[in-house]
Amino acid sequence: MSVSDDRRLHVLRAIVQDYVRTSEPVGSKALLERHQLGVSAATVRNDMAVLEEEGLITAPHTSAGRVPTDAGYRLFVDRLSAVKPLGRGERSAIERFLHGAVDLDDVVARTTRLLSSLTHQVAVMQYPSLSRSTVRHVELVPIGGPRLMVVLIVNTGRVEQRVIDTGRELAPDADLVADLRSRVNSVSVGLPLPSVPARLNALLEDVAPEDRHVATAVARALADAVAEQSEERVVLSGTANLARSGNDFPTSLSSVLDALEEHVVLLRLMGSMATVDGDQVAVSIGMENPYEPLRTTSVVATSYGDAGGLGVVGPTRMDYPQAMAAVRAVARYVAEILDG
Amino acid sequence: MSVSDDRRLHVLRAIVQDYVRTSEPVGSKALLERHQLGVSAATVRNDMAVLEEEGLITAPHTSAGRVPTDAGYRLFVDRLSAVKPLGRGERSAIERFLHGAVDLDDVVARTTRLLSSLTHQVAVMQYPSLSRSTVRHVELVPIGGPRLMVVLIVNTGRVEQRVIDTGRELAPDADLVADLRSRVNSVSVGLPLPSVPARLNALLEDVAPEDRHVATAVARALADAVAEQSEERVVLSGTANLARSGNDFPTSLSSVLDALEEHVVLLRLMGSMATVDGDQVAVSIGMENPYEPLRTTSVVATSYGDAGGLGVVGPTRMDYPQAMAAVRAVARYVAEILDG
DNA sequence: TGCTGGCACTCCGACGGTCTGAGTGCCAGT
DNA sequence: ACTGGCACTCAGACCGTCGGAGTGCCAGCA
Repeated sequence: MSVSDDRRLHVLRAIVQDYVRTSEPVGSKALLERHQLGVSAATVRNDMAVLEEEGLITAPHTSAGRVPTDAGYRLFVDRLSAVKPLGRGERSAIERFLHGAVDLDDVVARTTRLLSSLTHQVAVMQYPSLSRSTVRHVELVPIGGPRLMVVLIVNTGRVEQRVIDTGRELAPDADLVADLRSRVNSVSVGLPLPSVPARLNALLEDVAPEDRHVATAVARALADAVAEQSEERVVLSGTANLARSGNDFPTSLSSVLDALEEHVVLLRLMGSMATVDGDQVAVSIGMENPYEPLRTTSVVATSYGDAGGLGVVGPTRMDYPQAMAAVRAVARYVAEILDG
Repeated sequence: MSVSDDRRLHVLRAIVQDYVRTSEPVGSKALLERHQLGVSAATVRNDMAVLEEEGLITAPHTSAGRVPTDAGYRLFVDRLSAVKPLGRGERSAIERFLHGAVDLDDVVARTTRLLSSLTHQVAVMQYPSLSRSTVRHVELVPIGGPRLMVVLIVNTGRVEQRVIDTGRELAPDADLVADLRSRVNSVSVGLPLPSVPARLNALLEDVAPEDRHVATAVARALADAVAEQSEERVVLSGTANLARSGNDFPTSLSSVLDALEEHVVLLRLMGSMATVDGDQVAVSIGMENPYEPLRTTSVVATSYGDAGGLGVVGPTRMDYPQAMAAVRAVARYVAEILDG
């Protein structure tokens, strides 16, 4: 019946909330004290039996309270919780903290710190990825003799440079350089990075044969800059929070730490979770995780400004509403800052 | 008497070695089995009593074996151990692994990984510090309108850039820019970074008053690049090893992890330990550490190529000879690679 | 039909006592 | 100066007991 179905969900929600708070299995009596369910302990017990049947909660042993399963958390996240809005204080703290950043590295460092201290979990952030960024400007600078410095400026603030040897003496004000510069910029500015190499190759067709050698070298340098820096990076903060989170990681603590050092894995994880569109915050709970060593953890992540992913990793016993709110708020601010 | 003094030191050495291996307190009998001391258990017991008197070892409780104290490890490191040379295999592994690096970030990342997996401790490495580096080249690039990009290339391979607004329209081939570029380079190339701002200020005197504004902006940008990036960085690897190292960190694990995230502290630590000259590997044991949360750990560190510090952090129960050998060898290779 | 109070049952974890073995300190003998 | 022997200590393992928390089920009630 719908009414009692409803109550059962209330019970599940109460169990999740209490268990997250106390980290102790929660029994029928304890529930009544903290929540106004309007029914007796016996009824709650019946409900719990059903919830257990359905695989949403489980009892560590005969005479202990219940603990949510991964499926229980999943239901809680999907249907029983609203994202907690952050307090004014928290918002202004985020703003203040992030606005102090002086450069991209600093933004990333501050963001992860902030997120880990807001959530008391491990914070993970992907560097703004080149592959989703666009070209802001390309600069070519003769730096003596046949050498040319190629500088690629990306809209996220990253700068890549290469020095190449063109095999031909170049005057600092050579027409060739000025010409190439304006052509390269006109075909690439505003475009996403991955499309750049193709555009440049197309451009080569139009270059006078005697200049083709120089142009090719430039194109290669830019393609190289794009490719090499697509090796993306990821930054962590707050690993100590894992150790602090009590008995949530009986023995697996070190394997979780190991997993977190596998940046390649984290990148893939961020990548897969950041595909969610818009403001969505993705949550992956326990066994849902594709990567085995993280099967004892939950991941709450989102993408920021189309440039990369960011989120937290923690025990499945996590305050999801709070974590989701923090992740979302921080992602918004970061996107804003990177745009500016 | 000198002979028995000698034997007592043998006993101490044996205790340290066994304890490091097994992480169990070592008793008089166990010692006899593993080491040829040529005396009876009773004699060893007497020696141990003296060692305990001297504060070099201690018994966790009445009827357990002995465990080295910080002072015991100190004596062991100073007088009882030789730095274990690495095996051929290890050396070639180091070489192979580090030579695959593609850029500075990669060198640092690979180095810390390598060191943590060689020693099974947490590896720490300071980025090659700007303050001991020299200027390789300075480039000034007009990028449209009054804006000028200032690029600083450092001999360790780092590149810093700033975009400044000069307040004056600049043609791409402006004489002023070319002139400034050559002047700035001539007074700064090859000099250590910290001396650069002063040189530039001196240079300003010689600039025509009408150009002074632009020159000042450039000088400020460079000074800024030097200063801001003297905010040094540090990279860690292998924190999972801490969790693995058994009961060496009863409760303090999370505070140690916290401490390791305080990069400022690590930098100071590296700084203070890297003052040792030449090939020396510095060891700081337990309570010797200046920073409180690291009083339960030992640090083995050295400097590489005058550019920064590098080392490992682990429990005081550490294989010092092995750690020292690994740190020294890795530091040498890194210095070599950064030079090339 | 769904809720409730009551009751018997289970089982974890704390407590206290016992025992054993490893390890010690000391002493008398060589 | 070293050794064998001996009495002593004590942490940790083992064990049975007990209390309490929590459950499942049932009969009764709205």
